[in-house]
Amino acid sequence: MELSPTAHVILGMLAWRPMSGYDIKAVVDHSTRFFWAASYGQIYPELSRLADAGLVKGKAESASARKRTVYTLTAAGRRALTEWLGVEPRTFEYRDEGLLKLFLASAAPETAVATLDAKRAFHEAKAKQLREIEAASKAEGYAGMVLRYGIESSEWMADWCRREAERLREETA
Amino acid sequence: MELSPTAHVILGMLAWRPMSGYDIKAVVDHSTRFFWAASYGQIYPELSRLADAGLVKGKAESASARKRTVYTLTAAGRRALTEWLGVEPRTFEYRDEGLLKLFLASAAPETAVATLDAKRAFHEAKAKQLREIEAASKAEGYAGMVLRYGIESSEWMADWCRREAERLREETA
DNA sequence: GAAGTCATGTAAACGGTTACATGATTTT
DNA sequence: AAAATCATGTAACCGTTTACATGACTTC
Repeated sequence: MELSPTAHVILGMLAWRPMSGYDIKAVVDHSTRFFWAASYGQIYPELSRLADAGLVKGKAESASARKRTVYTLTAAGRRALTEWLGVEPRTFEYRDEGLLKLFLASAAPETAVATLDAKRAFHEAKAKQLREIEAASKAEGYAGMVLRYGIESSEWMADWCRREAERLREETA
Repeated sequence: MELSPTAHVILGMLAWRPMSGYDIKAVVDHSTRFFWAASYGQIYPELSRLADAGLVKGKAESASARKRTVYTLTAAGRRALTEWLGVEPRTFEYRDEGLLKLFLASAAPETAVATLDAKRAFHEAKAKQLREIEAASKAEGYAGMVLRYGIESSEWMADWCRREAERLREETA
């Protein structure tokens, strides 16, 4: 039973507490988003598939509030999750258009500093955003650890851009 | 005339010197690969499209060596490249299964250290590989700058993993 | 009553990887 | 003669994003 990459995010989230697809999307958006995104177009179909496979179980909640389907992890789902956690991570993908432009900047050197500045601004904004999440959520345990990774690595990248932009400015001065 | 993301890599490479699709793939594989990959399945069709659009020009070389098609950047191609370099970079994508497993590790805490160790090993191997490329290619100008970014960021990530793994080991000791 | 947000889903398109297919040339 | 590498390409598949569609409930 091969699980898709995003299936594991869902299983992992449901291990914390039962959630609807909408909930999962919201949690993803202010937590794993910066290193593992997921859209509705994936979450909802994936939830159905996981339910068919017996790894999660959906329960319609129409009582008082809006009608929504809350999913719970089954025993088999928990087993699949812990099994996956025990396997060495392999996918590491990284696409950075800023680095690409910088790499090719010799074709238009006057653009290099602006590219560095834009990349720095991006990482600074990301760090700020993650710091806000940290402050709002107390950020404990493994989730907090990963959040700090996001903050610190963003700051490192922003610093790198600052240093290199300065170096370029000095060189051309 | 909307260019696909990878089209720019091709234009950028051809700005250095005329190359065949095979050449481009080889150059990508030991340069942009760590932040912008490209496969044959993209490069060859993209070259045809760029040739149709008049941004590159292919010339069959069957003289002495193997028959191959060498592409050159046209004036329009160079214009498209510099124009693109002047636009702020926007795509920044990052998928890190190691971080994801760490983030969800509370469901199986005994796996956390192994995940950190695996992620560290990955970044160390990447740093080593990039350092070899640096040594082999003298790494000048913007390409060298980006290469050093790869080395230094990989080392930062490896260090982070080392620190956190140690912290976890101490905590459980 | 309007705006916002909760909530679920689908269809089309996109970008990309993998595997396959082929064959010539060069090196061992 | 075999193995490696040069060289080009296509087809199938995969995961994902975006846009669209719908509607109910809640807050202002």
